[in-house]
Amino acid sequence: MDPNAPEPPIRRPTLSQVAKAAGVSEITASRALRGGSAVAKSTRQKVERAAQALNYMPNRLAGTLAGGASRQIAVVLPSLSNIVFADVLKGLERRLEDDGYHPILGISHYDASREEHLLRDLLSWRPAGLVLAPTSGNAATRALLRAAELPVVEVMDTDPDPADLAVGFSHRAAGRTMAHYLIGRGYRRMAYIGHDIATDFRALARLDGFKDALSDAGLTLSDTLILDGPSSVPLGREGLARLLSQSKAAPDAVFFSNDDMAVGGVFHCQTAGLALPHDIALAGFNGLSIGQALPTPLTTIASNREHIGYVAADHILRRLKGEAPPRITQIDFRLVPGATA
Amino acid sequence: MDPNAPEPPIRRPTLSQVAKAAGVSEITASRALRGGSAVAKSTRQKVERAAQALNYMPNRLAGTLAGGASRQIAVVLPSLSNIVFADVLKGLERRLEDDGYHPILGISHYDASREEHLLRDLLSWRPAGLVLAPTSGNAATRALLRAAELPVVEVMDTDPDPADLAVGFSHRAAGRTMAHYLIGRGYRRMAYIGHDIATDFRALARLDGFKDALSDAGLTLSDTLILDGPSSVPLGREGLARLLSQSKAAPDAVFFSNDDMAVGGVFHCQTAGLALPHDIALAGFNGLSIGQALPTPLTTIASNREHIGYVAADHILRRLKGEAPPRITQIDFRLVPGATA
DNA sequence: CTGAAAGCGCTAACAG
DNA sequence: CTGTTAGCGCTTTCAG
Repeated sequence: MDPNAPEPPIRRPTLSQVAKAAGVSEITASRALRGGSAVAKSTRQKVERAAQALNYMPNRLAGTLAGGASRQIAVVLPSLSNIVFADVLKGLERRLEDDGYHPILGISHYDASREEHLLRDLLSWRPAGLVLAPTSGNAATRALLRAAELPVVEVMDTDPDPADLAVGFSHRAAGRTMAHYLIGRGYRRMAYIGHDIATDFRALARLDGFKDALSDAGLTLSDTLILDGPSSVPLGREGLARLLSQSKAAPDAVFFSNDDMAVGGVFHCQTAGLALPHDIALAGFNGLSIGQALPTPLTTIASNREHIGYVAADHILRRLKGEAPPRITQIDFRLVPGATA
Repeated sequence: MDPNAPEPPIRRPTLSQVAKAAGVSEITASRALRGGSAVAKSTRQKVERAAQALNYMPNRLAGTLAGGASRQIAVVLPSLSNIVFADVLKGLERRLEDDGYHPILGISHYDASREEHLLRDLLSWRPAGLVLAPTSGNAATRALLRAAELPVVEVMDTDPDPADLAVGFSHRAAGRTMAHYLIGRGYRRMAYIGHDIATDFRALARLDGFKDALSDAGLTLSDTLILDGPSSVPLGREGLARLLSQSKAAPDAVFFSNDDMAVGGVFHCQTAGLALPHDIALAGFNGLSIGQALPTPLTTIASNREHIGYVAADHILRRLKGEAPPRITQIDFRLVPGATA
């Protein structure tokens, strides 16, 4: 036997074999196994026993093709590098699993063309719904979504007009909220440190909101440092070090693009012997548990990411039952005052 | 129009319509669109134009059912709560995407019966392969895997005998490695702080290896603290605080179940004014970037999680091409000496 | 409560 | 290079 020879196609037991073994027609076996339909108790038992004996496993490709609704939900996220989208996915999966649905996953890496390609690819599996955290407002993508004729939930951001449904919050408002908080605490010379923001338009929206609110208060950003690459703790640490070494007049507060970055900032202060928030104030975004466990808990904005995923999945499922979930669902964010600002 | 009315089944353009529009037979359209087969250039162009005009999107359910191999890979992971399995998933997705494959995801939540149920559910989609980070050595599960007749890669741990393929490393050896390192550094009174370990048998294996190596050196664990719930930074912080307050003779070194926990320990020391590693030494496991960005970089063992996912996917893909990847693939871990031990 | 017929949309196998 | 035929495994009618 050549172990490398292409294996003959695997023939698993089919419904028709189960039916034969149980002495009923195929369709009766189908009904018995799916439950719901009116089937005599004794018939059902016969079929179930036969299925068990043959080790029958339904083929959902066939079932879905024949007219059943798919129980797959396409999910497209921009990244899995920080915990944020993993949290969303976790919430999604938790809700989907309850109803026997499963996510088919694609990661766009914040690349619009890859996103579009993924969408086409995933849609060709004829999923029952689609959840995505858009990476762009791409016209081609929007056209695809509109044409897809299936429930679509855009998650995380509720500012852009959704093709169908949206679940999340306004990142712009979140940025404004942090600005108001810092202004209220008396800070006046504020700086921003962010990661590669060209691709992460939600981070950009937070920055815009932040600047807007400063501007309303007659203030401007004293300094803006955008670093290459995805957000991370080391990057935030490096960012603050650089900002402080290169700016003539040090800021009294720094808003980071997210908590990962801000925690790095806290570490820099610990190393440099800067007292928080006396010497400098730091604030992040996301409300990660790591920030709250710091000796000086991080001032941040908590976003309810897992809940966003859960609600997004729930909306899809409700739509599939013929209900009409709200077009835009706000999942509140919450300012968490810590000891760093 | 009642918006809640169950919508009529959506009829998308089919291959047969494309074929008609292009004036060729269905199978020719199929070949033209899939590429590869010998089709006249002019024919291919006609078909492609027709497909574009009709906005045709192939139906892979039908394609797979009719004999094509599925391009879906079932993936079952125990958790998405920390970055570890998200990293594995990221590596998987990255490799799969290159070949147009997609993961269908299930999360077992470290529950053996849920894992088994997920496996059945996912397998009913007739995926081309399966990747799982097992949550148990469950006999029922193993039987399922063996019977499934598809490439199966068990990831993360290479100690248990895999049903088919395994990609990862020995957690037992990792535990031993850390013990040797700490012993070599002169520590003698060592304690362990872990999260809910009943469910996380890989963490348990690390602990076993750690104890074995201590025992070889004539030492025993001075203290073991197992906390309820999943691992997290706050839990590790609480754990070290409790351990130090309740033990008569403080340990000189503490091995944590993972980096999340250990970083919490570092934070406790910062708060309590304990100098690392002079007053107490701390060590973690995983090599998360957060630990390396600490003012006192965490001593830990780096595991190459994304690479494990990548290689696992690659093995599946190779198997599908008729190649025979090695049954067990070791992805090396690496001790990372930090400033905490 | 059960069954027969038809077909979901596509591709393999064989023929030309 | 192109087409015909058959069928993947299941479920939806429509009949009894």
